[in-house]
Amino acid sequence: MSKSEERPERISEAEHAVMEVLWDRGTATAAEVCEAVCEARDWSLATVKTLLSRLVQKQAIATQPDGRRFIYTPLIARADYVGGESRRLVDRLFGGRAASLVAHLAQTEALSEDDLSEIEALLKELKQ
Amino acid sequence: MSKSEERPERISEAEHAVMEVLWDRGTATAAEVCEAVCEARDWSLATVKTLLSRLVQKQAIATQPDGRRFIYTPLIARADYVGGESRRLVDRLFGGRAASLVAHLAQTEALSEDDLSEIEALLKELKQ
DNA sequence: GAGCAATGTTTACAGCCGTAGTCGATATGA
DNA sequence: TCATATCGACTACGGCTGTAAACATTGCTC
Repeated sequence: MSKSEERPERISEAEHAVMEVLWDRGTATAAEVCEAVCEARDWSLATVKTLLSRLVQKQAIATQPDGRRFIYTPLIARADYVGGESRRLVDRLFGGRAASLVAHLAQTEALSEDDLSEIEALLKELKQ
Repeated sequence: MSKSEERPERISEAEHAVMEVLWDRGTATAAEVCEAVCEARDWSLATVKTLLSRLVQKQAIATQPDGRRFIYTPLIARADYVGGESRRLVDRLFGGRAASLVAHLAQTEALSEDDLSEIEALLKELKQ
């Protein structure tokens, strides 16, 4: 459609952890992100700052000045990211056949009884 | 169980392409691997050789001398790799709930009518 | 107004990854 | 036997990633 087909730069795993925080709260400052993940991942605030700038460079998030600091906001929707990553996996490992992935999960017992019921219900709903 | 809990080193994407060839034919020489993927990925034989040695280092494949060359064999099963990668994705993006992944695929229409039927059949079989 | 606290920017650095060239040894064919 | 092709090992190198320290700026408090 538009001329610049901005293929979104790939988000690394550490960067993704930061994105999760932003998706969770909508917006956050560097300090807030750190508060949310630094302990769990054993990161310093400096690390979070680096990740945030890289995400800005990759145009995955936007900054909005607030006094001397920035408020960061996701530019890509979580659903899009999740969809993209899922698709990558399915393409790479299951020849693009999503059903094969489900089959695999089922066969390796990665799906509990509850999971199975849940999926069943889902299918019923979709099939209406 | 055993004392040395060999956490398998991560296999990169390029390395994975090589693994696929080995999984496909069971064993292969460097030249054979190249024959199978060099054109498609636009690689030189040297690249394949590098990837093979890295895979040996990572203990993902084994070598067996045959004259002056090696025959390479996978040490890890494809199913294990696929399972591990799938689990990683589910853990990272769906909080470990595989059913959420299926729900996502269904909702984003990554699943066709046929896929749905196929999964349905699968579930029926598993539920017996 | 001077120092402290907070904040983004710049720089760093080791390790992994993609990609490949070069080297040394060896088998092979003339 | 001598050149040539082949093969793995070693080396290379730029880019990305994880992790963070140092630095510069600026707002705030006494």
